[in-house]
Amino acid sequence: MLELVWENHKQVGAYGLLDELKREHSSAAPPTIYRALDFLMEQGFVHRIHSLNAYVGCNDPGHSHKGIFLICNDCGDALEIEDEGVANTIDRFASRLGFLLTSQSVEAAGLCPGCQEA
Amino acid sequence: MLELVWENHKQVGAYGLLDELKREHSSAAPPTIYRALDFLMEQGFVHRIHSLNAYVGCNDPGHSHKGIFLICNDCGDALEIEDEGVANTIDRFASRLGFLLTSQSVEAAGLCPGCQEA
DNA sequence: ATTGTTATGATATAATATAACAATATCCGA
DNA sequence: TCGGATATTGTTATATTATATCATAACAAT
Repeated sequence: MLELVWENHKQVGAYGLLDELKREHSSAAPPTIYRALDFLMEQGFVHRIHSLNAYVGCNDPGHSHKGIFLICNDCGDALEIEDEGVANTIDRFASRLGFLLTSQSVEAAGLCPGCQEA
Repeated sequence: MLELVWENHKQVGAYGLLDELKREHSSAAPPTIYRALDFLMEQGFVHRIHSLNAYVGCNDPGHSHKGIFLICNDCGDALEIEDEGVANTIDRFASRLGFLLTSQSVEAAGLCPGCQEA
């Protein structure tokens, strides 16, 4: 259904998606979007960027889901890095402290190479 | 002014704080809280937990601000870990890719030791 | 005294997310 | 096939989080 919207790797707000969706499916309402996002996140097609309350498509649904996001404050591009190292470090801290983890979120923001010139 | 509210290390929503503040200072409104939070965050007395849209006090304003948060989904406790390793890893990735970082957010959620028993 | 600057006060509204319930579809056994 | 349970989708309303905007206060500099 919504997979068409995932064809850029910018982050998008839920209500931005809603507007796009309304153009072809005018009855769309917030729950429509959030249900779709929940589903796509479960399947791994989409990640959530907590620090922006936004969402970003993921090319490789099969991957580890322990990535790092580098987000450009200017153009909104979200670069997903696959790296187990950070995730493992966090896991080690957690288990040393007796913490049982269920999710991780590693996000960093700044300016991408392209936007630094401006 | 608000430092009294920072005496637990649970995370708190902005509107929870607002309610507390209203009890003694009834004219408080959302901007009051957000201005106070912005100030306290600049000074390093408070951190924001992006994945919960909540805030948490920080004991040590002088520290590096590159900590990791372990958040308990049950009791809301937020444990701040000082570790440069993860931050440095992220910095390395960023500079290899030409990304100029301005902020980092490393958060993990799960159950703290106490809450696992329930 | 007048202006400028910075902080605070107050109202309204934007942006994000979920609750609650109605309508419809889907499946399955009698 | 029909009835009825269950699940999915649609719709309205509302909760939650955050900011914009405009007004006023306080106080320093000219």
